[in-house]
Amino acid sequence: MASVREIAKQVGLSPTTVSRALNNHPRVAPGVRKRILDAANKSRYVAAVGKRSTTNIAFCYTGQPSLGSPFDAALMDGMSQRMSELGFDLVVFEAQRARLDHESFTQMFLRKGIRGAVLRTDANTHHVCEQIAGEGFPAVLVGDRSDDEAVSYICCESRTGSREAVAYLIGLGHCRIAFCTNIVETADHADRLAGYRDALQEGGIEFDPFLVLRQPARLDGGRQAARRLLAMSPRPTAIYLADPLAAVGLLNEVQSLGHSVPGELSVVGFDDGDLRHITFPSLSAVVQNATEIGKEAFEVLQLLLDGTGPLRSVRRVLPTLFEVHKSSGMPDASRH
Amino acid sequence: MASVREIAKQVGLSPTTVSRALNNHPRVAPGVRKRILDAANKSRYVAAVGKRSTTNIAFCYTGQPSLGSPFDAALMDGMSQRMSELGFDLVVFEAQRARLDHESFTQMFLRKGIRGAVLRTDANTHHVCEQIAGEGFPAVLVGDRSDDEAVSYICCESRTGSREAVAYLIGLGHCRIAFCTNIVETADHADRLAGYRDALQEGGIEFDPFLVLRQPARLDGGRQAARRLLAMSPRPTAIYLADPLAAVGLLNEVQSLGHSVPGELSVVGFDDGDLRHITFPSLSAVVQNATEIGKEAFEVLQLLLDGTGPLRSVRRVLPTLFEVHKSSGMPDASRH
DNA sequence: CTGAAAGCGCTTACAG
DNA sequence: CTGAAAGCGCTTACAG
Repeated sequence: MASVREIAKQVGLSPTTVSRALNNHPRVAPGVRKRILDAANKSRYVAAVGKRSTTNIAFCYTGQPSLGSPFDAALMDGMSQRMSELGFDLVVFEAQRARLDHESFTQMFLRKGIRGAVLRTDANTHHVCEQIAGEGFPAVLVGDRSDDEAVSYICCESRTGSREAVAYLIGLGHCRIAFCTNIVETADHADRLAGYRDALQEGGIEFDPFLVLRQPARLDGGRQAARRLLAMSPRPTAIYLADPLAAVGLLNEVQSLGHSVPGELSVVGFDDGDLRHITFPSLSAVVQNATEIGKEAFEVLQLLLDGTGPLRSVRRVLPTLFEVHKSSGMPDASRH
Repeated sequence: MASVREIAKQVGLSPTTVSRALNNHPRVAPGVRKRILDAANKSRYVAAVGKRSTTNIAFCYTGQPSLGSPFDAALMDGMSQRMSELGFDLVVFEAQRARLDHESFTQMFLRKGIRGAVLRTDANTHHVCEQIAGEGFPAVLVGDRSDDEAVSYICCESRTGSREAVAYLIGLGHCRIAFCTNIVETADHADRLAGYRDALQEGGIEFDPFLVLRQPARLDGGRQAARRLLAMSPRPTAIYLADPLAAVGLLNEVQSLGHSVPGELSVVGFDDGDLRHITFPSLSAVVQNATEIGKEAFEVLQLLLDGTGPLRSVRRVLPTLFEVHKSSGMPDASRH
């Protein structure tokens, strides 16, 4: 690889002048600058050592990446908007795979020129977040919470939004309202169940554990939920699903089986992207704004990086918004 | 910013030992290493100078980023699968924003420790791809083509898939088949129009320019197309839309206006993600596998990086697949 | 396992 | 505008 010294030799000048030309120093004769830059490009010059770019922010998976998901895409989109204005680049990788054997997470990040990390985690690798935070590296968890005091996080508060959604169904006259949640227990889904129960209690409706369905958070989980729901007797007139894909799966399966939505069944889902506008009918949903979470995540990192700011962890809780669309309405009195 | 020297002073050791601890040198006492790393974290140490990591692959926008789109998400997903196995990290940024005044694109990439780049472009910034390729930097364009001989690319051949889709509609008995494309002309959409025309010709149906709708490649573009289509007389019995979001917008709007799909109108769309499984009814579509494009892109980069081969460009064309789902069927004879 | 000293590539006052 | 020399932060044989 060509060095400043070699280029200097090529153009018959001193390394001093070459360095100045490469660094856009004002006091270099225009013609000389051009000759130097041409030589540098021709010999594929790259600073072998020098100011390292320390303007990387990591988007870092503690476990299996879910890079293709709408939620992650929206997160990165939100992060990158502010980042590129400030000259930061986004680096995506897996924390555990990228770390060398005897290295701390901090060493790994520094080796990669990373100043701060946005963390995505799953149930099995939560300890990685705690370890990174424990090392004191600036990092913020998104899309999940942590009980560890050292861990900064940004999450959505979905209990209130869930309560609103179910209260709305009750207000429309629904009395038998089912709830569908993931088979794997997560903090988020527990919140949504709590919101569901809050609304039932406020509406004077007794909680019925038989109306709680547990299905994988996937399209086919929702399809199965649809079949289970339609087989119930008496059949619920509405359902709230805590997972976006399950909601879509149920919505489509119910209609495929010849039942009308919202005529026979009102469906309220959860959305962390744009799914509610894609479905037919458009999906009434509790909405978590992933782009906003991404923006906040970068802002929190800036606080943590400031140095002036607290070495204490930062926690932000964003609201979820309940949006009424076309998949919900009054129960059809004639049928029940 | 803390330096190696300062950290050395803090922990009462030499810069030598601090450097070794930070660089994972084996001969540092474990306790000493921990003390040094703690101090480094506390004082937000970042190596100001040093060997840079050169295992980055760029996902690089030549113009406005479209980071939140399903297509881009799937591309990155595909790329990252093989990359993480081989220890490469994915860096996302905007080429023109990140480049400094005096530097070539090559210099910019090298400054960031980037070995190769996957390029995403748009109509206005195509010249950036040509410039990067012209500099000889290993790069591959995805989701688009280039006439420039130096530019490597991977794209999908959607003419054949489009012909198949329209031939399928003709086979079902449709004679009046509309086509909807983007208002902005792109090579991809031109291919799909060509495929549409191929099928018409083979089916002995005369091409009617009045059946070609141009709408923005968005949900509301599709909704407008729906209204225009429904107002036509005689009304087409089927439509092929070259854009995913426009297809969804049309599908939903047609149904919202009280018309049945596929009863009154067969809808065939284009999909580069999972939209066809989200819609109701599920969308018959010509499918471009973005994850596969991402995987191929990284493989091509590996070829270009091998160094053995000359800087000849590499071009790969992947097939699109036509999938029949529930949004298409025979025309309803009773209505026409 | 640790450090003083030399060395790396690059940059920067200082001198002309 | 240019260069010889000193300096920067970091790393690395060499010595103990």
